[in-house]
Amino acid sequence: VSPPPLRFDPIKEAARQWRSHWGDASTAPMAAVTSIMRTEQILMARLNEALEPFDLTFPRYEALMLLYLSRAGELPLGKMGARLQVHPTSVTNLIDGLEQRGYAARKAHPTDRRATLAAITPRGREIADQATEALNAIRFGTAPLSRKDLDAVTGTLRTLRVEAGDFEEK
Amino acid sequence: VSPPPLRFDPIKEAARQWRSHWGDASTAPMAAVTSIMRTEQILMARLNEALEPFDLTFPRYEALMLLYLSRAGELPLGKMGARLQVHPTSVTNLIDGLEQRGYAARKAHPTDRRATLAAITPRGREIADQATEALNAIRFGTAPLSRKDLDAVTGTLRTLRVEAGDFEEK
DNA sequence: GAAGATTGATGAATCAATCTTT
DNA sequence: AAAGATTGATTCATCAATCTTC
Repeated sequence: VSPPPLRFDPIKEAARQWRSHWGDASTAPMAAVTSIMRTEQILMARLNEALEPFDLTFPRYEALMLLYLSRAGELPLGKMGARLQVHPTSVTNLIDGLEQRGYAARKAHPTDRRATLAAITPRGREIADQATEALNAIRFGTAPLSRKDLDAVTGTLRTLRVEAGDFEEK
Repeated sequence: VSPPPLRFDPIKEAARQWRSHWGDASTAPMAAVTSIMRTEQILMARLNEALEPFDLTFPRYEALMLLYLSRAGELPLGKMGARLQVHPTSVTNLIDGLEQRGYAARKAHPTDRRATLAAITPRGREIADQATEALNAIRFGTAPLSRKDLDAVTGTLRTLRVEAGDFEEK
């Protein structure tokens, strides 16, 4: 299913060629971006594999955990979109997926009849517990990185997220 | 189009809750994975925006550059899949996209009649030059990260890619 | 039989347009 | 008019099955 491994690091090789064509300045950015893209693929594949027994994808898992960790076990769809940083349509699709599996259910918003709430079900809570256990067991697919490595990456990328307007720096 | 910014870092907030539920061990992995996923989204959006004038998406740009940098300006589709780490079907789609835009063309393989070559066109070479200039100008969307930051991220993620079997360490 | 590539179908994500409620 | 959510259409990526050639 997956292609055979190469005998060299394709990103390192690309960096070498890049430098000879366009100089030093843009080589590090190119290599970093390519690394992040590829790492995202690897992590997503590992996570989705670990979540398969629970009939979840990672995006659906994220939505489920947002409900799980919310105070009342329920949130307005719009709020979920803001927290997950996805478009309204995607929230609709995510909740559809969770609802079909019996992990969440839509409810009417008590005061605003335009809005819809998504609420986690008891079954959803069980699944969330088990799925989280599974992901924690594999450290979210981050092997072989150390905690120090991970904290450094998180910190570095945080400054990029701030710059991108992901959230307002306190 | 994009949701309004939050007043706090959603990943930091998730990490806080995570720690109180599942302890320290899995908090750093969770936060790092979420950071990488979100950063990938941000970068992809920045790159696609910069590439829009050239009618390219980032995946198509990557495929085009692979041809651009190849010795003869042409490669077998299978080899492209191995280098880009994507499935054969995706290579077909990518080359379809480049071919429709006149940036590449399919050619018969000289010796193996099963195989197909993709060759960059003169027009494709012009576009590749211009698009690369555009991406270099914005440092591949990596603002505000320093070269030191970028090299550190690339190096750290490289060990993960090796572990994942992306390539064989020499 | 296996490799290389394509086709058709499925699942996920975004965009534009629509509908209801505020 | 604006906010919240949904629908339908488009794009993209992957999977299974197919076809040709080695």
